[in-house]
Amino acid sequence: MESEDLQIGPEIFGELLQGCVYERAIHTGQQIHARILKNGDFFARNEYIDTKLVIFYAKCDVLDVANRLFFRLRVKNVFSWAAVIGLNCRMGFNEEALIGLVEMQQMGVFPDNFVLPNVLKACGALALVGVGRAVHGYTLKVGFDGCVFVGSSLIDMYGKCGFLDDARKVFDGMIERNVVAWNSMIVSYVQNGINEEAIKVFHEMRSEGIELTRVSLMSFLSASANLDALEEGKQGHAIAIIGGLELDNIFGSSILNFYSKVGLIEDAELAFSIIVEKDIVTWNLLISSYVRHGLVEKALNMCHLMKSKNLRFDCVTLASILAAAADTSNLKLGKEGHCYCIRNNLESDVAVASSIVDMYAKCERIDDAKGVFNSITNRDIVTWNILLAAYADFGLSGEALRIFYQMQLEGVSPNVISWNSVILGFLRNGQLNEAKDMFSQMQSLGVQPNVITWTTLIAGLAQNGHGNEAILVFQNMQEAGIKPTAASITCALSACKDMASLRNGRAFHGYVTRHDLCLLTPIATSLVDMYGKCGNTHQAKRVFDMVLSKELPLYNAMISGYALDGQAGEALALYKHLQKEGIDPDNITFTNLLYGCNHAGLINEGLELFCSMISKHRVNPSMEHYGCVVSLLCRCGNLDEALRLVVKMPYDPDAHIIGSLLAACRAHQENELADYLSKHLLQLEPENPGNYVAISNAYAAAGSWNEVSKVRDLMKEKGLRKYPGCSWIQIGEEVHVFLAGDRSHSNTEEIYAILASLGMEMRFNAEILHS
DNA sequence: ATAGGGTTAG
Repeated sequence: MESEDLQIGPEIFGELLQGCVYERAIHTGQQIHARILKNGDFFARNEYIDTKLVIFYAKCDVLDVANRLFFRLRVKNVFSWAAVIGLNCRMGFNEEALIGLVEMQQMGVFPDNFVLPNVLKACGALALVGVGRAVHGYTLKVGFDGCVFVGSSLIDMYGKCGFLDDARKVFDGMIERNVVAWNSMIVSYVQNGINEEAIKVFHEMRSEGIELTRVSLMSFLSASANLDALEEGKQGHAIAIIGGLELDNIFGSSILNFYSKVGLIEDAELAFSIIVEKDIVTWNLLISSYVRHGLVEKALNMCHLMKSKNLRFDCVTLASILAAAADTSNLKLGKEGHCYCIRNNLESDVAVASSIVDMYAKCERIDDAKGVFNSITNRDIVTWNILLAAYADFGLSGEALRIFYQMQLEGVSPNVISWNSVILGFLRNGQLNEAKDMFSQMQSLGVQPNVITWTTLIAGLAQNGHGNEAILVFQNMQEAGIKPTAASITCALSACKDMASLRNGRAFHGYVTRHDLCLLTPIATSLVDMYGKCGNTHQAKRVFDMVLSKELPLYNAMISGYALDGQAGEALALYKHLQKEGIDPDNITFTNLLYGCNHAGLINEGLELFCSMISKHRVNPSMEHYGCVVSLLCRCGNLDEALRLVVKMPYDPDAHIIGSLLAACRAHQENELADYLSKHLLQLEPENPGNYVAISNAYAAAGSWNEVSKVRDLMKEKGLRKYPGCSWIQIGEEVHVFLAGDRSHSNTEEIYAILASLGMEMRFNAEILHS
């Protein structure tokens, strides 16, 4: 363009602009635009050039100029309409894109196969399947259905709207399919959680010899990650390497995401390290992965590293940090995160604000949580559910219910998670009927209980002493076609354990074996626990031996089983073995061991254990630990030492300890002290039947059966007939009650002896064997 | 036309 005299026709300028469109050369295009204006009306009012200018500015994403030029166009053809609709679509102005479609038709311009993909994209984004269907009908009528671009867009639109069958029908009906069509089908499945089908289509695509793109692999990796499909995903990674696909930050992140979701943290770290151009998403992925796997330290180190590289945290980073604070109940960290959000205006994001509420709730600052919640203006269902869950978790069922109604008044209808929390709140507060009522209400309102609803109910019933009902609910869940999780089975086994119901426990063991779930550590631990509490240490040991990598809870369960069964020697042997394996015992281990020693009368071992627990293992003794030792001392006749320990310990003695002392006093004819202790016990908890049992125990230990009867009459008078946590025996017409599972008392052998002398068997009341 | 990250319930 050296000379203005040179005769250049409008077509040349058009061609030049087209070149700028291809290159997205905004500055060159603007210079050409200037030259056109300079050349006067002959050029500037040329329809062809005007249209090209609109297309140019539209393709370069200059919205205002493109719109202004388009508005001024005298003749709007299909090309300029396509450009403007496409631009609106790219900018996310989906409504405008659809309005454009309607206007162009009103002006007599009909959409072609360049406009339709954009229109369909807008339908998908707005989930307007009705409009999408109409467009689909139009494509069939006009005969665009052979176009791969239109076909792919239809698949995508149906996929985004959740109509997978329609998407599949379009896919199957396509005469010609390119990579994008295949990819759209796979992506649709992944986005709708139908990961298995996505993987199937991916394999089909490969066997048809279609050359994969990064998009194919990214969606495949996503499906593999969602399914925890380790081998599939690794294979995808290998295909990417062999195919030499460029590993940009987006593709790299999807590999990183896969490894982190399947729990291969080291591989995720490796993927992170080889991504050259790390962006905020890359960092966030690794950080959230650390948080998900409880590696809070590593997550925070990453944040510091980000800071040192002058990268700013965004909403997602903060959500991870706040989740880390919530998980570890780290209020200091949580407050730091909260402050960062305020300083950087991140609390306007719902997800971040919700994380702040959750963080305060998990740090037991429910009032702060409520305060932040109140300040959130754009609450969504998740925000409401977080607050609801917080109240439910604390057993504040009334508050939870208030929130549940309030959210509905504000137009947010509760989902399964909301209902689950309300039910949990009631169960935590012991309101079983209210919980069950909610459970049926949700169903009549059309909200289907999921596996968590069922498990919550099972756990709640079991924990409130309704084991049989818990087991019935487990059966109902199966009848409803809900597959139990490890947690559901653990809860059911715990119900069997609490009822000492070997019959039910065995049935669940069968279930677990049939479904190949024996090797899951939490389930194996529950089985050992159940067999142990049911007195079948033989079976417990068989399950225990089957577990390959044994962890502390499993040892604790087995030790507890031996201890309860009076096999203190076995329990102590296991304790030695555990230490040889390099596992540190915890306070539960010692509770069980001390109880075992107490139960078996191993006085020296018990006292030695207590000393080594404090001095060597630095375990702060609990009331239960003291209880066992007091009982041991009482048993070996050292009442004075027992009393000294009780005075010295940093707790107010509980009913168990007083019971031990009481029995020892009666046995030593220290009746004055015994009477004092009895009185004290009843003052402590006048309505607790366990205390009457302890008093009666003490008389029984001293052989004063008349007094035992008197205490029983007193109980009857007070209406205290149910006494959880104790066992009874029947001798002729007399029923004598004893504490069972009482760690400070072990009169089982004495009872056996009495019964044997009477030629009778012992009968345990299964329901109350264990408290 | 297709692609990557964060918040809720056991």
